Amino acid sequence: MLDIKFIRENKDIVQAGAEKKRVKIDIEKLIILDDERLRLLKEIEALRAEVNKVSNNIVRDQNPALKIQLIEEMRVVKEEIKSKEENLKKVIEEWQKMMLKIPNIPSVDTPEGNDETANKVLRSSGDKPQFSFTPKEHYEIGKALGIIDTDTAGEISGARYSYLKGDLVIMQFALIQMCLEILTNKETLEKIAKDANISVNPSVFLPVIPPVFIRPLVQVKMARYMTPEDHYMFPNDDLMLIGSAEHTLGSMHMNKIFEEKDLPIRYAGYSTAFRREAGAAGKDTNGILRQHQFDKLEMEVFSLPENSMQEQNFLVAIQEYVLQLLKLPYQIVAVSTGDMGFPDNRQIDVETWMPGQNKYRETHSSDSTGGFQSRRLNTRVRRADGKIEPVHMNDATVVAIGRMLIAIIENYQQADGSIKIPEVLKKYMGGKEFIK
RNA sequence: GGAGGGUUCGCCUAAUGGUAUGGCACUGGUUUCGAAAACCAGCGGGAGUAAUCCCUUACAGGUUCAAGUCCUGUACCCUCCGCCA
Repeated sequence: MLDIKFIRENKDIVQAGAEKKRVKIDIEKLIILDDERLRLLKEIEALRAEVNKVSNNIVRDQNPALKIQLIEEMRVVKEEIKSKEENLKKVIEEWQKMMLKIPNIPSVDTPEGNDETANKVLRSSGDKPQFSFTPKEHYEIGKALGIIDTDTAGEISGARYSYLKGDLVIMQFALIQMCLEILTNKETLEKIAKDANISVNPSVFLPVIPPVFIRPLVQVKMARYMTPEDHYMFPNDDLMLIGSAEHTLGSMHMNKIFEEKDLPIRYAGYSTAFRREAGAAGKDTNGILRQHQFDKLEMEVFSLPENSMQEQNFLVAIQEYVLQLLKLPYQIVAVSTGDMGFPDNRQIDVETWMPGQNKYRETHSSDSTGGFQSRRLNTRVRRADGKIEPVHMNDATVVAIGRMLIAIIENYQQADGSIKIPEVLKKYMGGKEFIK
């Protein structure tokens, strides 16, 4: 949510931002509604002030006749307040609906466009592996090795589910273990920031295993409930499944105020993510690229507003560091206005090379949401001078399990159908060289 | 699932239905070579240049001129029983 004051004072910017994101909004209507809201609020507050004052006098006043008269008068005022409050309630409901539909404004460096075709590659890194044979796709390799079974999962749970088995499971935990070590090591984080020429406070990430269920009301505040058909709902319990650890990490400090000196606060959340993939019918139906359920290590950072851009750069630098350790070729992509998330002002994706598909595929994302989510969540920071303002929030992938495993399987595949284990993961996998 | 108890500032805590108390912690200041201690001030949120006003006792309603307090509902926490990885 944007600040209503900001909207009133910058309607052209807000309107232009929404247009870039291909979202239709009616700012004039919102401002008329807001005038009405402020008018009613002022009237009600004035009446309440009168009631408070007179009530106080009723206690002190000794004249019984006067007391009765004042009580009668206040009874009338009370009715007036009640009716105005009903009006205000309706106005606020309508106002909130409109406010929730206004997207965050894209940053100036976000490429404009309708969809992902307008995304812009910022840089790429790593040499694509050369094969003496035609590289296969991950599901062929995984099936042959008996470590990915989508056939059985199809019978038991349906499409877009899988059984991961054996060394692939060990590799999942190896990846998570390696990344948690990086994220909790101050020296490593300092090095990553320094090498990327980013100046941030390198305070470590706190590992968290968050709930995978969330109240729909909270999800609205995270601005991640724009498309209800994408979520698994449990109406009997008034709960829904999260699509990312971001949803229960970012909301951890709902209705809380940070102290300036305590920021940045960084979390590394490991959880399963659940996605209905309602809009992706027929897309990526093979293997484990697009699953209803996958595990993911996610970063979430709360920072001072002036540092949030650097924080996002830092999160991207961490993503790149991990990929470089794994020796996987990737490219960094600025996501276009039409493709980026509703609450984002800047979205950077990492696409990793998948030799079996012979293309780069999205494996990571990093969302800078500024004060957009925090304003809805009422998560704020008290500055050193005592002023209170919305904190800034960033979230980003560290490892999305399905896709990272695919990248490793396809880039490290061998002529004999085995998979070479990346050097950095060996120590977490009992020193093993190959999955075969 | 059953029974009972609870929720007031970061922590603790007060409030015959009469307009949220005090302590600890914290922040700033005085003092000091520096620190501790002591003393002074601040210390829920919002609007406003300000005076000031409104809101705030888990949440949502209700009764009342007036609700932390009375009534109804909900959430969450704790204890015990049952079940359970």
